Amino acid sequence: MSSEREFSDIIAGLAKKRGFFWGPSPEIYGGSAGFFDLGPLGKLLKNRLENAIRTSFVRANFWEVECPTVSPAAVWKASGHLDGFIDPVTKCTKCGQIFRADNLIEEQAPDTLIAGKSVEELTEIITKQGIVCASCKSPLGPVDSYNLMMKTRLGLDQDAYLRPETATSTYLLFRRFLTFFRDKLPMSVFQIGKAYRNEISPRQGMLRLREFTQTEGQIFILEEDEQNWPQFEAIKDVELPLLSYQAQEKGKTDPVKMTISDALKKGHFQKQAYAWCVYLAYSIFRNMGFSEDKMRLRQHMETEKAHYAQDAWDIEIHTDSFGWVECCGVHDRGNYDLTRHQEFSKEKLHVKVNKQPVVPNVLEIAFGIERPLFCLIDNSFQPESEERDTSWLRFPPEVAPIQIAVFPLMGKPELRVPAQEIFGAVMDAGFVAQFDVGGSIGKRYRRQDEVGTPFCVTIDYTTIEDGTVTIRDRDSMEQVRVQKKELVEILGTLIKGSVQFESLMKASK
RNA sequence: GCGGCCAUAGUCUAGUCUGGUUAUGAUCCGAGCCUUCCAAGCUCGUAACCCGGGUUCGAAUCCCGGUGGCCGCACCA
Repeated sequence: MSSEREFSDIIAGLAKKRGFFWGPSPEIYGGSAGFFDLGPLGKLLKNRLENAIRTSFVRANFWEVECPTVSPAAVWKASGHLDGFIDPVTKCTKCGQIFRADNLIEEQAPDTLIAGKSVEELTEIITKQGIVCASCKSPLGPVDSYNLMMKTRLGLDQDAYLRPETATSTYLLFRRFLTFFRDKLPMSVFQIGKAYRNEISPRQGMLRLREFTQTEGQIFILEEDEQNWPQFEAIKDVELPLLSYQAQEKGKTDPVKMTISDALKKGHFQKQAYAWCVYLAYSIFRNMGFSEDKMRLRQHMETEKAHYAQDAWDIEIHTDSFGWVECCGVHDRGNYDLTRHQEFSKEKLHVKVNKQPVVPNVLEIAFGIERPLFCLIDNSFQPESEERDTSWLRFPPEVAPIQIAVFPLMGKPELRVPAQEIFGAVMDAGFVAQFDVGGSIGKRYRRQDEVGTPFCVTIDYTTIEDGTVTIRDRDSMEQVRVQKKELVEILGTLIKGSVQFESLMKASK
């Protein structure tokens, strides 16, 4: 391997070769940027991440729902995405470069009011103020709007859009949730599903997609409960790696470890319930297998906040491919969404508090799954070394796509037949396992290392004599000999992490 | 979207400037032999000029368009 190749290329090459992800899709027609196919191992890995997410949310008392990915235009008018999700753009009449109209006006005529202006009004401002192309100073064309939502049609003539986030489709169910939760707030729900954004020019492979899988947890909560969150007590002393906006203004990039209650005292978080959401998001990422030293929580600067956000912190993962990657947003959306949908739909989206109608607030945890998927492969990657002449993936055993590989030491029938029996038992126990007889034993270990299989079971001549098999550990390349009949149970504890391989070795000596 | 560079087996690559045999090499992959634990070896085999059009007797090679990639600008609610 030549060292000058970019790290992200190495990851993409490995992903292609071993069936994690392929693209851009559809490859045989040349591909469209922003679309990828998941191969067998990528899909397995994604399922494991989704399971980790589900388990985490369910334990935190969230209930999963699923909504359509297409909604009529009225929904997106109300949510603000039809107007707020657009960029006003203008094209230079001479050199053809495209600019954000609002940015150009702000730069060249800073005193002009542009908030809420229509494209026609922006065009007028450009003409009157003499705004010109930033690169060649030529006149600009009329302002057009570019919407990042993908448009489609229902029936003959009803405009509709593919959802750019799952959150909005969840909010539309508010009244149904009230019934389900027997009118008791807070109500916690989450959704895992596809969302679509028509990015102008997606780059960086799996990190900016036009179609991706979003996970979004929502808590509907009354303002008075946000400062008095029952689950807060249990987590207040947990330390989180925080990078506040103040620290960023000072040019800092390293997070500071701080307990959650200290962060509240210092004003980094405003509300207990929001702080708990940040903690929950962080713990979901820990459960997906990310290590503490690759993560930081970064607060949004005032200028980065979305149209609905009151406060926003991101989880960022450090990668060797792209540096810090934004992977998850925790948003205090206030009551913006429900208020808007109440106004536009004319349906009552409030609860009664002291006989007064109150629109609850929403706290949200939102992330795409493809980004963590890529980041986990990136973080797990171990380059070839003197010990191993292929690269390998150090997935945490719980999320590794293939959990177990079973080999006869050699392809001879007297080993192959018992090996196949053991393979069958491992599959019956519910593991995702692979049987391999091709090539030398060393080569087969390498093949499994390359896709991150944590444990290999090998059947040798001793197996025939005394009924033991060996378990080989990916990380240490050490082996331990166990009885056949204990194998499945031991593998289970190793993969769950309730027993470490090292202690198993000590016990067997 | 704009500008610059680029596109050859699954992967990496030679050949393109200067058009002309059966498109180079490695690796991977498959079959077989051998092999009692970390890429051994040997034999055989599969597999490629991004797509479309043009110039030409003849195009991987030259020209145009498209698609995709990288870098810069813009964009990333």
